[in-house]
Amino acid sequence: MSNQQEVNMYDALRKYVSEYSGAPVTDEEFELIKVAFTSRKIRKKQYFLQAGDVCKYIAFIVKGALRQYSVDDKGLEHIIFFGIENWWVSDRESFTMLTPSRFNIDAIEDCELLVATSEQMQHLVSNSPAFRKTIALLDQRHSIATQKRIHASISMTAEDRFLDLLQNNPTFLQRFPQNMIASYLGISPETLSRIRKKALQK
Amino acid sequence: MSNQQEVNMYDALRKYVSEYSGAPVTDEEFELIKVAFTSRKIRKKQYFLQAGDVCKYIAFIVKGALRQYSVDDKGLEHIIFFGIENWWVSDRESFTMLTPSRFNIDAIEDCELLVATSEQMQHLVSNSPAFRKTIALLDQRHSIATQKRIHASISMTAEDRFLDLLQNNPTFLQRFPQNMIASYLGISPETLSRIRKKALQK
DNA sequence: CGATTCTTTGAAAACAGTCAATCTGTGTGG
DNA sequence: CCACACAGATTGACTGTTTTCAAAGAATCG
Repeated sequence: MSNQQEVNMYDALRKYVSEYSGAPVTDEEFELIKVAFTSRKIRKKQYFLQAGDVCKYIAFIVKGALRQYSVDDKGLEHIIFFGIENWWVSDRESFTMLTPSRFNIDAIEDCELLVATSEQMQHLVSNSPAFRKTIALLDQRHSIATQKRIHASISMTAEDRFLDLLQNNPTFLQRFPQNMIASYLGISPETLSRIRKKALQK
Repeated sequence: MSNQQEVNMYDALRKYVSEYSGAPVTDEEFELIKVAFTSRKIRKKQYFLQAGDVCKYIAFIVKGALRQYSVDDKGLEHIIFFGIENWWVSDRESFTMLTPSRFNIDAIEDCELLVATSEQMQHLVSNSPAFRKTIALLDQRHSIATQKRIHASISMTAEDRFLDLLQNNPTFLQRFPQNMIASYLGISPETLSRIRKKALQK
């Protein structure tokens, strides 16, 4: 039943905000959240954002998996982000500055999302302490994670980066095809195949 | 005269906050800023942060240049960040979570810094609208910049990354020795030397 | 089942890293 | 002020890794 499903979707976000903010979400705050976010389902292979468009929405991933990537002159895809349950996805630059994005975001699996605009997010941040805390923590974790990724990309070999992923995001390896993992690591699919073979026989 | 110099240092930060926040800094706000930040000079080669220590301070760079880097098992340095005038430097993870840092930060030139602790920053953000706006914008830019760097590292060749740096941060090439630029780009100094030769004769 | 997409493998070519030697410029102490 | 030392940059020869191209083998989906 569609109505019942949507209730569950919002509950997922409520749970997430309570856990992240460390404080339970009051009923008033939950109302604000429900007003701000729209539920939206997208099918596998469907775009959430296409390069050239402005990224008008940010999405909280209730269920499913997406990727953010660019396409270069030669038609090669470069994946800069994987998102799964309880992660947020948007092109931050485009979303906050309302400029056209250079990235695509599409669904790797059928997805259930809760989406909001930049204004709605700002309104929520202003009016819900729990949500504000959540976003602050999120920003912080995001910034730490990207720093780690930069560090990995300049200081580690491809093999070590793969092992790192295996260690820290083993679910990625199950949910995303290997050619996408390769793109995410910045290497060719063939190289990843060989690295995997070598690394896993230890 | 030491007193006069310090006045100028704070003026640099005041100017920065006015420009960044888009609103002039009131005298009250400026007082808060002056109370929160301590002026500190460090000499070339001196550490601002050593790996293993907690990064207790964030610094606004009034003058000079610094780098943030890790040292791996083989003793190789990997530079993840260069800071010059009007930039901020700290190890964000260590600074906000008060955990020991894996990074070093040291001065490449003699530096004039304005430093503050995490509590002082939070206090300022809470009590000065202009400062709050500045930090929000800063976070945003920082996050966009790191995303660009990740994208560059997985999608561009070493040569293109060098040309990108030449285009977007030409001052880096003048102020930091080439072996450090190489470390920042994630390549060996010899490779950078050859790339440079090839790229600049066009 | 057939078709498409993904993965693996092989061989050759391109690329970046390492090591060692030389060259250049800077700054310091005699 | 010179000479020397030192750090950084360049070059060459070699090694090792990654990419590319092509083809064959799995796996998945309609």
